[in-house]
Amino acid sequence: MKQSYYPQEIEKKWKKYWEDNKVFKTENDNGKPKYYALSMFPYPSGKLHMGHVRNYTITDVIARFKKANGFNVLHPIGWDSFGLPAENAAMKHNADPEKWTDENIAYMTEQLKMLGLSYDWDREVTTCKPDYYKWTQWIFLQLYKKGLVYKKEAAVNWCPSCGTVLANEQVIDGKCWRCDSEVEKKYLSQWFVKITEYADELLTDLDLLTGWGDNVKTMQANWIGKSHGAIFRFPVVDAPSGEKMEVPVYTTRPDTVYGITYLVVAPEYKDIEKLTTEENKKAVEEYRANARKMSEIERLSTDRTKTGVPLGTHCKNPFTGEIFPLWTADYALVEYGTGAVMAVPTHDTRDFDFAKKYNLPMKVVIQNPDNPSNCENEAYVDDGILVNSGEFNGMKNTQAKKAITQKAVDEGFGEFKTQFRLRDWLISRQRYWGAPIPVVYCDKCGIVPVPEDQLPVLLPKDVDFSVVGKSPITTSPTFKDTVCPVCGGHATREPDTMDTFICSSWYYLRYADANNDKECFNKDIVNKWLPVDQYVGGIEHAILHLLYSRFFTKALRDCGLLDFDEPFKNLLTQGMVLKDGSKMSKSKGNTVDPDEIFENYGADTARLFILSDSPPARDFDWSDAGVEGCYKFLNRVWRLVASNAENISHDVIACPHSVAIQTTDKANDDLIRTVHMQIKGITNDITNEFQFNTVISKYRELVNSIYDWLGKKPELNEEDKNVLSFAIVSMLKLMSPVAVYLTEEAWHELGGEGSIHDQPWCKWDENLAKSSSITMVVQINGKVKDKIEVDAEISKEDMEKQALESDKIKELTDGKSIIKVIVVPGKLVNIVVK
RNA sequence: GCUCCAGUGGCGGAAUCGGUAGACGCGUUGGACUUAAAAUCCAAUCGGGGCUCAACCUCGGUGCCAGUUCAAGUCUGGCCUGGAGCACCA
Repeated sequence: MKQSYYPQEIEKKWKKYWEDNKVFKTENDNGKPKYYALSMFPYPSGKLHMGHVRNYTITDVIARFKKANGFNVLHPIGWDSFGLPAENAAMKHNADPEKWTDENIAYMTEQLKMLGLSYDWDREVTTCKPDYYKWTQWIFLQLYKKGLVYKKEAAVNWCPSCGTVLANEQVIDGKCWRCDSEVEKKYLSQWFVKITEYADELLTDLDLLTGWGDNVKTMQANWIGKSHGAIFRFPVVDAPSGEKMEVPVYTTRPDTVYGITYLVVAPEYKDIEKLTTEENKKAVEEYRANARKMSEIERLSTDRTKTGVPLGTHCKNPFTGEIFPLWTADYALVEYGTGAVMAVPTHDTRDFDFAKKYNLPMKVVIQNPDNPSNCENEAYVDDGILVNSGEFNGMKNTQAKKAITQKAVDEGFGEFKTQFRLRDWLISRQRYWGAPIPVVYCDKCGIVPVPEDQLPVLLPKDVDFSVVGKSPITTSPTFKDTVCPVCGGHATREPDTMDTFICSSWYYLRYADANNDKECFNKDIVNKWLPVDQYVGGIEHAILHLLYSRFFTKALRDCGLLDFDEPFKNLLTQGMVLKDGSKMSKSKGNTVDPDEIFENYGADTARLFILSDSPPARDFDWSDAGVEGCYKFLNRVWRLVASNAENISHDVIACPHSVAIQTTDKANDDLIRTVHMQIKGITNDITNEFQFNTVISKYRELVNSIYDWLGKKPELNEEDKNVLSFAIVSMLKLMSPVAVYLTEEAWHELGGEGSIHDQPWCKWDENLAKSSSITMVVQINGKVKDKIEVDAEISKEDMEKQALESDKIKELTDGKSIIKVIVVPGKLVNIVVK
């Protein structure tokens, strides 16, 4: 065996061997229980970055660990390959986005293989290939049939830089999630997916996801935003047209209804013109025009300084008979509730600010009995007792919510209402590089879905990518015109493509049955593999991808395509990879290229380091010194194996845990115990929360223990050789999920049969996984005063006895009275004295 | 403003049930080997105080203030700081 460690040589050899022999191919059924380990699939941007390396290494170690522990493991990979960067690259060079994408996939595939990831490449899925997007389109049609897809004219978010609309989830602080441009509002007819129909289930089923972090679950819960309240309808008393009108409002504070002093409708409110008097028309029109011109950003930045104008008309409060004015103000949002708000300045901070500014009246209706407030300086928004509220006076406001709404129900001007903040998912994109929406517009029949046997609707190739301001798809001379599948007359194709998040909402299902050309996936196979046992990916997908995928699973379940409710049983959101304290990015110039690490130190070093310094969920700070340290450690491991290769017993290699090793000296006994302890510790650390950083600490401890042992053994007898073999072979297996190449090479050099990655995981003996003696701590009044080395099996009584007999303790307790002695078996004795 | 997460040496972090705070590593310092360097190996490394130095002894210490307990990094209450998400959602 070579005495020096040459990772580059070893790694290229095994990479080719694993690839040629399809070592990581997964059968759908091999009699073992299933385990599905999944990383969020990458966008083929060109090269892997360290975030990918971290993500895929974590999942890979989990997959290998589960495989060694007797599971049939599904560990696939694919490409989220539709999307704008490919199209932008194409437009820049007037080239084909497909070519750009294919080249990137080819390069990144080599990088993934170099990293030693145990994927079943036969299940590779590429969302931009017709054999995949055919089924994306098919699923679209199933949702259409179910009434979960519809087209409507709506105010939508438009990114001028990307030249397309965006879903609400893709607008971050009023800016485009991808390019950071300010998003504009546009009125367009677009396709929507009715995710709101599942709002309640998406919320309540979060409780089923015990394997998800609370942070992600709260983010989703907040996004869905369920609230309970009431709708009240206020009759308009002086509509200019003279017609009978009413304004409905949604409120979560029906208990404050006696305190209404005005009412606000959004500038975009549909009946606003009919509610405006001739005198106020000009001012209202101006205000509305101004609101329309303002971008989302400006509307947000007007935070706290509220503006508005009166409409001139009035409503009647059916509870009190009071008449109050109608206003329009942009703090009322047209998309939420009814687009109108009942204003109670005394008990709502926004209404309070507005009323102060425009000198509108206020009326206190909720009082804190212990600390009454007249709400002159601020709104009182907490719970209290109703006052000035007619028959409800004296009632607790929490009860009054129900009682007051009930009165509105009984008298016919209101009802109970549950409201969600979640909006329907806008999926049309005015771009080329996506799955075409499989719909045609017939001159006679209107909207007609493409029949399933005509799928896929292929992306046209005869397009001009140099166009600006419109989708390249519209430049195709052959794509647009077609025949109506119903009447055979002239029809035009839908030019929009689907949001790529549609493609990524079902890829994890396709992996189960990736090569099926008859259906999107076989129901039985999907039911067998899913749900995903462990999903690993970035926290940035906490809302977008994870919410959409949960919705898709539920919708496809209701289409009869599968039989489970949630796609991802356990979710690990890994932290970011930082360098010098900030996120790695090209603009900051603090990126580290994985290729360079592979070239200089090898993939095993990269894998070891990326797992070593932080627990997976926390951010990870990349340091060159840390890489160096990991490389040195692997060298140390290699030297340990290489310099002792001739002392390794073949019987032990063949069956390390069945050879009973007799120990006749303490050093040997201690090393055996250490190995058992480390097997137990490492196994538990991986099982509990995937604490790979402590796993790696334990690798180091184990290696240090073996070196220490060797230091005590200038010459090795037969027993020593068996003990050493057991320690080294166990160490290699324990390290094999992380240092995949080094351990495989060492295993072969030592004469092991087959692949170390097919060897079962190490077992430990509970009796051997503890040391023969323990350090008993003796405290006085909770402070450590002495440590005594005692036998591990010592009884409680003996512990107390030995503690009290210690010279040091005797001295310290001399002249004091012992009140109590607490004995924690196997740990410590605490003596309470006065 | 609301919600969630976090706060431990010079640094990354460890501490399973409340039971020895600082595992393991990085860095630093000293030493061995070497003509020299690299590599490697060994040792020290939370702070204050005591002792001429050292071994050693002693006190303090996990963001801050209280509390519960024989015992608190860990539990409870209140704050402070940082990060993330949502944000005029009625």
